[in-house]
Amino acid sequence: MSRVQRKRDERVRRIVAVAAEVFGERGYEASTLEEVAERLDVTKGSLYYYFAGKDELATAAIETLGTDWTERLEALATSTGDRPRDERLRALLREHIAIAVHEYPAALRLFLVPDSWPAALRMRIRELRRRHDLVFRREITAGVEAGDFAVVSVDATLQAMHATMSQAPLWCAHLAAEAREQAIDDLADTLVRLVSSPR
Amino acid sequence: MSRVQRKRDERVRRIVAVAAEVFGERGYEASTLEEVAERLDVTKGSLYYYFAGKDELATAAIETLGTDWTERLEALATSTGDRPRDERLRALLREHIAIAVHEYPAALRLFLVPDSWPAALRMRIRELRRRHDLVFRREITAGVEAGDFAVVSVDATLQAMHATMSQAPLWCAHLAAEAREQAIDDLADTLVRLVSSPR
DNA sequence: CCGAACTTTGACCCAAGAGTCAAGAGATGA
DNA sequence: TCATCTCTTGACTCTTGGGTCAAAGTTCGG
Repeated sequence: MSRVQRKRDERVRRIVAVAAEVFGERGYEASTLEEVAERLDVTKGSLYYYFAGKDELATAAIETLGTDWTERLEALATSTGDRPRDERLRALLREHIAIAVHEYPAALRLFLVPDSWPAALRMRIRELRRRHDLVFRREITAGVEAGDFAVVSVDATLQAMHATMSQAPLWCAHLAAEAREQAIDDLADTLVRLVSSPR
Repeated sequence: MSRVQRKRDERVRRIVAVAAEVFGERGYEASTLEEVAERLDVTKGSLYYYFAGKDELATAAIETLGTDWTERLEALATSTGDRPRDERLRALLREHIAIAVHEYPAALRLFLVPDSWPAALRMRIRELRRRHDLVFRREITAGVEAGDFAVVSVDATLQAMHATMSQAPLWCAHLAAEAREQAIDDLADTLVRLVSSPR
């Protein structure tokens, strides 16, 4: 790959990262290309050299963010060693929430639907979410089949976990640093109880 | 109150209801007064006779919706009779989710922060949420003190419940009618496990 | 150092949507 | 029926923000 090509890629990556930030903070409608450009110390027109328009930029932002995010979770799942199922699930939940809170503080807002994303984007978001859920779904069903876990319904359990995780960054944003770490632990511990057999 | 006065109030109520619908469906930014007016079979200008502007209308919508919603939950809490604590909590959760899904399908979107509501509104939203949480907080702490419930952290538990409930309408929207009822039950059953002592 | 390819700029266009208002249409009540 | 008060209209302005583009600036290989 030529030097020029590489530079371009780097540029694109940077733009997408900043765009993801803005879209994450403001939602689709309230984000302006002007602001994205400003944060990059560039003018709006320049963005159009790389992207056809707002939609395309938003798509790229979601695509990248969502993929990074999901791949990271999948990697986590394979790298987390063998241990009692509940401990394993807890570790996964904890790490996952921690990553969300620390590294993608605004990212998950992209995955809350209420904002009116363009229709094409919404489908892509749903797809990413499915892949994302799959990691936890596997853990849960395996645990249930082995008799280590008991759930009312796998779907409802996933739904509850997903909802909680996706709103965690919002909640934790208010808290001071130490309280935040505590909150992450608490959330993970709390969510594990969803799969443990009741007394 | 004069006949005229009453008519005006009725008019205002109607406007606010429709506005809440639109804001709920589209979010703040993507909603237009034009659309609100259209659904009312009126022109935009007419709205300005009753409200100073978009912000004020949105505030009124959130205020009304949030208050109705919260009062309804509070009423539910006092009307739900004495029974074992977990059954009581389950009933509350179930009813609450059911109301959300059936009667305010879009309403809770108003209470998800990601959309950029005007700053003044956000505070009001937070306040309503606090009042809203209080109902469940009371149930939980009472249960914990009595030794019937065990939680990792009351705050984390509330957070998980709130997140799940607030996203329930979105989830249930995809489902067919019977599946929806089942989903509501499952969610309630699932959430109750958050407070039951683990094995 | 030159020319070609790549990149950025800023002025510009345009549509959408918030907000205004004078004029008129309805109600109301004496 | 007239006078007044209430309400609605639709045409208007103004701002914002997406999108375009020719011209200027930058980079790079030869």
